[in-house]
Amino acid sequence: MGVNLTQGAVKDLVEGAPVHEPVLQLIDSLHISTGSGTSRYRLKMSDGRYFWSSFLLATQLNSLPEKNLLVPHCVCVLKRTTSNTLSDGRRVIVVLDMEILQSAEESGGLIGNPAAFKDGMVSKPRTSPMNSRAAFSPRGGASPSTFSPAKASPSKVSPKKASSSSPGPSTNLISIAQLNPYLSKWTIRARVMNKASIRNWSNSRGEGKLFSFVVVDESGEIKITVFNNEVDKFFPLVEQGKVYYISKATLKVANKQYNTLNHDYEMTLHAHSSIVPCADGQDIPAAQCDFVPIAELENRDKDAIIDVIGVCKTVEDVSRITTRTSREVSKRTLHLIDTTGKMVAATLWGEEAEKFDGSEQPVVAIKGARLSDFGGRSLSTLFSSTVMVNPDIPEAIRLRAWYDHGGYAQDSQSLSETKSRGSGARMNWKTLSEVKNENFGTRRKEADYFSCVATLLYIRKDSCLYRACPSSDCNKKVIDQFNGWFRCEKCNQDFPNFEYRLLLSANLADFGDNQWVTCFQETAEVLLGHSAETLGRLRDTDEAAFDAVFQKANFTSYIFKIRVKLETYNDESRVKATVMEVQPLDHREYSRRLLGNIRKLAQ
DNA sequence: CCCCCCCC
Repeated sequence: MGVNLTQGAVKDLVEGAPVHEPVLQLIDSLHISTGSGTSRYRLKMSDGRYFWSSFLLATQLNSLPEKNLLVPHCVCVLKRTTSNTLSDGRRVIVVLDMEILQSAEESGGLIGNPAAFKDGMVSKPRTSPMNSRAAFSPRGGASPSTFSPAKASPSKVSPKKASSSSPGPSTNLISIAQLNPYLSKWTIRARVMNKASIRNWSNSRGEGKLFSFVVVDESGEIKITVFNNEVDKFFPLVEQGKVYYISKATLKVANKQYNTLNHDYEMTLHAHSSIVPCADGQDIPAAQCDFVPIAELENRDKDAIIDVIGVCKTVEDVSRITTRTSREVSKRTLHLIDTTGKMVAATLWGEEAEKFDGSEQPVVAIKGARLSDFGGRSLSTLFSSTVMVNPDIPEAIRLRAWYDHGGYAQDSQSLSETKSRGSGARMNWKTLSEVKNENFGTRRKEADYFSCVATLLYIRKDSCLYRACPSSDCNKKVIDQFNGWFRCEKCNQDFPNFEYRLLLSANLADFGDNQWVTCFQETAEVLLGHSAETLGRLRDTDEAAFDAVFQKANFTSYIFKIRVKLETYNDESRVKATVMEVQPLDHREYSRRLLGNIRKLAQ
């Protein structure tokens, strides 16, 4: 097949070193589910290990017959991989490129016969993968897909653990990843995360009450729901963060529309289910997080469920809002920063919002936050999110140290455009026609300011440069004495020299209107791309080149901050627009703002 | 058997 493949290197992948050469892997099954905007897929490898991804490479998806299906027994090539370290020291494999070679039908005798790999397909076996830790970027760069191995290591539960506490051992102690509806007797030993409060429901099928929680072990996590009578029995027993033996519950296929956990099934407790506290559960991990650097959120898809950690630099007051279904709920927005120099807004809800104390800039980790594109990029917690304040994990300790040793002084740029903060904050965005229709500059004594995205159409060349007084901050036009001296009336002084200064009259346009504006020195130099000094000399020496500068400046778009003021000269009043600031146009940011405007109009 | 995930 023309490519050198490495076989048997998945162990190396999982143990940690990046692999830069293709690895041939037998995929036992490929499960793709696409729901609520995000796609996830799970690769079960021939050695029983799982890889997870919440991304799909479009080309691979297109090569498959349909979505939402199990594709059993594929052969794939993991082409380029790198790895990353999680908070607990585990390695995460990041697959940068992958190719599905054969589906089940095509693979014939290959499946289930790993020897076939060795003999036929592997042209150049190698056992040790790559070395160079230095060569890989921990940030993962532009990795199109991130696989988190769920480390499905089938029941690494030691016999000692199994017999250490009361009940479970009589039945088969298995890991969460192994749970499926076809097992008859099993017990898991797992930690309770994310215990929800009791809710009531009422619909056409009846009414009742329920609560749910998530349990985790080293292999993965699964959701457990408890209804009606069982609520009374189990709600007081199940405590957040504690470890239990759980057995005799019903497993059913997880509804991926509502369940973002990496498990195919979810659990329901019934009258005979057993939950027994486990006294020595220290070895059972808390939920695993795969933190996304804040700057990286910019590149993630809307609605992605992500884990994030940052220092809560500022916190907004809690407020009450009314939902579409006229329910009242509290909300509070935090602004998180990390070492990437970016900030993101994260909104907490309900009691969590009310109780949150951000007064001492705590480190906040959120597992399972949803990324929204509101105001650019922002985060919101879901019922399934876990918010941890100053968690006892290495990332939090690192962030604390970073923040306390100077990070606090860093000017973090927010991915979330909010009304109340930052430079993006007091942007008074207008279109040029709005400025006219709203009579900017004439409404009150003071000047009006607005920002717009506009294109430079034309700059008047005549009288764009003048000879100015060389004394600092004067800028007054000097009078040529024609004796080698230049007189400044304002300073009442003659100078042997002068400084060129720019005073442009330019025409700006957006899609609906145009506007003549004045640009002084600094903004004019930005638009023309040359200093006044250079342009002054050019005008006197090379008129063609001088003209070319003006030609080149045309038809470029910028963000202009403009002051509009009514000015009176000789009894004649007219509105004058002056450019105060010129900024390059960030098309991505601009598009987001336009999308935001469309959304607002749709509401 | 639920399935709410909110607001600007």
